[in-house]
Amino acid sequence: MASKKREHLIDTALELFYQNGFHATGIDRILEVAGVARMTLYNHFKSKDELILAALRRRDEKFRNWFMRTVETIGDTPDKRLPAIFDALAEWFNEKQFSGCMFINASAEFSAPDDPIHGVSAEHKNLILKYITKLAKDADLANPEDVADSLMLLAEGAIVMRYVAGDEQAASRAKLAAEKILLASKA
Amino acid sequence: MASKKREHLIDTALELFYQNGFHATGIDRILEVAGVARMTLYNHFKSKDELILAALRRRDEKFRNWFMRTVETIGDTPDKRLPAIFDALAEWFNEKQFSGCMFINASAEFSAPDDPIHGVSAEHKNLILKYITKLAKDADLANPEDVADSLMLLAEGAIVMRYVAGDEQAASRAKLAAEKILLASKA
DNA sequence: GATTAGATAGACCGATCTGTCTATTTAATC
DNA sequence: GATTAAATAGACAGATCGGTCTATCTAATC
Repeated sequence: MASKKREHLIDTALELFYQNGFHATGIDRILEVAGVARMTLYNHFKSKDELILAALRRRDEKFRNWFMRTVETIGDTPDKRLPAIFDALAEWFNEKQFSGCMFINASAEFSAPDDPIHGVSAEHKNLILKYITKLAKDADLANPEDVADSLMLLAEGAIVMRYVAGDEQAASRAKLAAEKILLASKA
Repeated sequence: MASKKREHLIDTALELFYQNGFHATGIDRILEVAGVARMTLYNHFKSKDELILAALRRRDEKFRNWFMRTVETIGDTPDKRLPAIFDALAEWFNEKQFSGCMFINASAEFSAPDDPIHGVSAEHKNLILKYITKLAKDADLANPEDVADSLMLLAEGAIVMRYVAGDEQAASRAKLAAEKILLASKA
């Protein structure tokens, strides 16, 4: 079934949470922007936390789809895909609505490691790492896991430097570092 | 003068904001923990935002002092200091109260780039980068700025992977990657 | 001992928060 | 046209939010 109202609430919440934060975004604001009645929200979600979880799960799904598609479009052969990660990041960073990584932001607001919201964020990072590891294996590198770990760190570091410090060259700097790692891994 | 009450309020706020977040920490809670009257806070700070700024400035000062001291203790010669960055991170990550980077967390909650709180966070990251660049120059590397950029990205990535994904090996993984970068930079 | 500055407790404000409830309306199915 | 389920507006609750104000008290200085 997947009620249209429910879908629309998730999309609206996703947008507002991403742009303005979780605690800073009230239920009333979400209802106002979505144009939906209060009880419609509480019929579909038990609480605000449940709505946050739904929004994060949608974000994970949408972001990883976009990311994998973009990496594999820019990198048309297996050995071009690891560097293409950073071209994809550069695209993301240039989006007008870029507000950092929603999962880093979520972990910042829900700090308890056993909070389900923190858990979904951890899972997202692990799925991204898994994808990068797969790319590294497809590229026939000697030590794919280590290279993937390194590139993951560079990618996350780039997100932070772009968002927190406002460094517009963060993605290309990370790409340079990644190329050094890759070169060392082939030798 | 630097009133004792004022100092104590900043320290208490720093602790609570770091552990529980900024929006999630109310004025009442800070007053309760600090054991200070409401008007004492508002005599020293115009608003909650001003208190947040004071707490972040103190955190920047304390953290960078600790970081530089630790790096230079572990790395007793100039060429050992860049790798020592990641040993210092490992120490930090193992602290019982570790809750990620307070400035990344602050940027997550105050997303507008022109928000003073976001500005203080950007400044903190730039000061850390500046320090790493100084270390790279002292180590007589061919391209100290590039190496510093790379190591900064690895360090920030490690913070994210440790805090968001719970990876307890994040610091040592970052150190491995950094050593590859450093090796490539000496050849 | 009088003066002064800083800190106190606590009432109070208006706004906002998440979540509940009711009574009504809409719209699709039979 | 009757039935049924979903969505509506809006009142309401109880708590908490940041911030102001007052009246009292403490402690140091002169």
